[in-house]
Amino acid sequence: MSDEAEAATEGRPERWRRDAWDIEPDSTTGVIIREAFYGTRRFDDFERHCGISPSVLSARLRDLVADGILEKTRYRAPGTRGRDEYRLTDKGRALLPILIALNNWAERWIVPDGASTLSLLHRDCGSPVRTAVTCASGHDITAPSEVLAAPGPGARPASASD
Amino acid sequence: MSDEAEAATEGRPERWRRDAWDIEPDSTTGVIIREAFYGTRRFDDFERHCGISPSVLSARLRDLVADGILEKTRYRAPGTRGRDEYRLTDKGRALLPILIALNNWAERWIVPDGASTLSLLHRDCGSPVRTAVTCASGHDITAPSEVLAAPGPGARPASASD
DNA sequence: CAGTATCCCAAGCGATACTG
DNA sequence: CAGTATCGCTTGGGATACTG
Repeated sequence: MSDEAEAATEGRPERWRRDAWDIEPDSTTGVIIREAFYGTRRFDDFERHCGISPSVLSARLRDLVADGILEKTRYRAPGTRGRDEYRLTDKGRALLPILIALNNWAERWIVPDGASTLSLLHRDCGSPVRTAVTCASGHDITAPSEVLAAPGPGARPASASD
Repeated sequence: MSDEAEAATEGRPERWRRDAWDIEPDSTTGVIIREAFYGTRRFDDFERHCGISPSVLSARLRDLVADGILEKTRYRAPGTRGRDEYRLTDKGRALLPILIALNNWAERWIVPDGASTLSLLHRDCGSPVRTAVTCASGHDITAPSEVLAAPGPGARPASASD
């Protein structure tokens, strides 16, 4: 039996794996990611736009680079000093559906008046962007009740008493 | 000029509004929400399954109820003592697309081996569930580059120098 | 401009003990 | 069973000063 399973059946686990929620391990990472989607790339701009202390920002950016969400590159325009830039990687850009889902939710349940902090538009047609839920077989899913949620193989196994 | 705009042009704001990211203000709320989607409803089960201290769990559940994500109801099976239950509200269930998007992302970029902690299946056909991005005009969006992200009206206004 | 280092404070958390 | 109260630890974060 794996350690994981053992931990599940005995005392407290260290903490069940949190997975994707971990992209937001603190209260600043999300702000930085969103800002990156706006197109912000420079340390200074992140600092001003996000209102995050340089020390904290430095640490968060380092973490995000370590996690492969952002990429630090040296950009040098001709005749100017080089500049460091933080740009979203493919992995980082892949977070967009999450951002969209978050935004859709907030627009519906938090600020239904359209005063969302994030505007997401289809570049080609200008329409707002949203997420739709489907299954791999192609069916559209409209209600949460159509989805069966269960702990996956990476989570604590369901105990026999569940 | 609004306070918000003023804060944007002057010194540091208290903190730019964080919106939907705020559903995960700490490291435990997400775990609880996910657990609720598994079908967990009782305090005791949340405590054991999530590995969260009762004091913290109590506070988080209270917050989630206050936010309208969970609903506390007294459930009484015939012949038994009444039980408190925490159940997802419509607002809470509406978080599902976010969970799916998070899970999709994690499966692709974190645990591509299928050992995800969360299994989400279409109840009718058993296929895994995923999110798709579309625009309000009905176009499918396949690449992040097709989406234009900008601060919305609820965010700090873009400064003139942006 | 792009950070790093230090200091101090506030919040989050687990452990534990206790109550209805 | 379903919590609440208290404690002390640890982490995160803003302010500030400093470096390449």
